[in-house]
Amino acid sequence: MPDLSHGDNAAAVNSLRSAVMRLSRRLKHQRVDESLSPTEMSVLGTLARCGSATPGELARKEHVQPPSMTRIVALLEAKGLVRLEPHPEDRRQKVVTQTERAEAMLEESRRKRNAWLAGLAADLDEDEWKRLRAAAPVLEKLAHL
Amino acid sequence: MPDLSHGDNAAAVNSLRSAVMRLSRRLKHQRVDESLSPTEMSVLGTLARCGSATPGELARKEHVQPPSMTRIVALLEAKGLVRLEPHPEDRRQKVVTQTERAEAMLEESRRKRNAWLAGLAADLDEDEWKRLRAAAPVLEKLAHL
DNA sequence: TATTGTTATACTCTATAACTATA
DNA sequence: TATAGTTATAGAGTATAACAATA
Repeated sequence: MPDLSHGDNAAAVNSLRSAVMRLSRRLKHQRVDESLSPTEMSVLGTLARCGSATPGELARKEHVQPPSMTRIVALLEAKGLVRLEPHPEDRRQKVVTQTERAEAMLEESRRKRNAWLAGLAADLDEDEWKRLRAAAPVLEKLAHL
Repeated sequence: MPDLSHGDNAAAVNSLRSAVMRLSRRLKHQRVDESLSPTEMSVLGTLARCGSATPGELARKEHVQPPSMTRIVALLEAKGLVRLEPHPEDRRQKVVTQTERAEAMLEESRRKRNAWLAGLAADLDEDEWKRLRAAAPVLEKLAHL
């Protein structure tokens, strides 16, 4: 009887919630770049995928309030990682774009991440990796559902 | 060639990191109990599983520094959700136990979680749930590795 | 009048450093 | 001398409320 048991899903959500909260605390410390907060990194990742976006769009994607995104974008601009330009059609809005420096930084951080990954790999077997790879897209979907 | 490609794992970790950070922000808002922070909830969950623990043990399990756990335990005690007793063998340590009120609260919160779960269920198909259930224990392992 | 983004301010959570008590 | 927990303090990140400019 491989049916969809609500109880099993509730247990999974319970376990997921706890794991996500704990992992997020660890990830906060294991920063690939010391000068960038997790949300700043996440914004750069979004820009790398989507090309460019307005502060409002970024706030919605990162699940952060507009004033918080204002601050984050300002910090990234001060570090020379994004550029702010006027919106071509709506003068209230702005367009945020990543700089060449941000691309170089993302490449560098990818190398550091791989080092952390190597450490983790020692403690996970192939079956566990398989489960993680399978679940990753679902977690991403949940994150911006 | 379904072999263990390091590159695939790196991509999965990348995606996981982003999803975990975003999900943790959403979970922060979707609190089952308005008066309890995510870490407070997590501590109660740990106590429900392990019975009782010292503040130091809880700090290690939650990946939080001892002074932070002192504060969290004090808040839980003020809300009548845990009891603090002297350690029977070592007078430096204390023993934290959950109260009957905490058990009732966890039961109540379970009902609220199910409501949130019902909302999510509408957007995930059975294959996606299967992947989440399979990955949940791995994420828990990562969380306290 | 509604919407985008900003400024000013306050709150929550966690960390570090220094201290007390016990081992 | 080392360890468990606490107190005091500071910092990071985010939120809310009020405001400006534009639609």
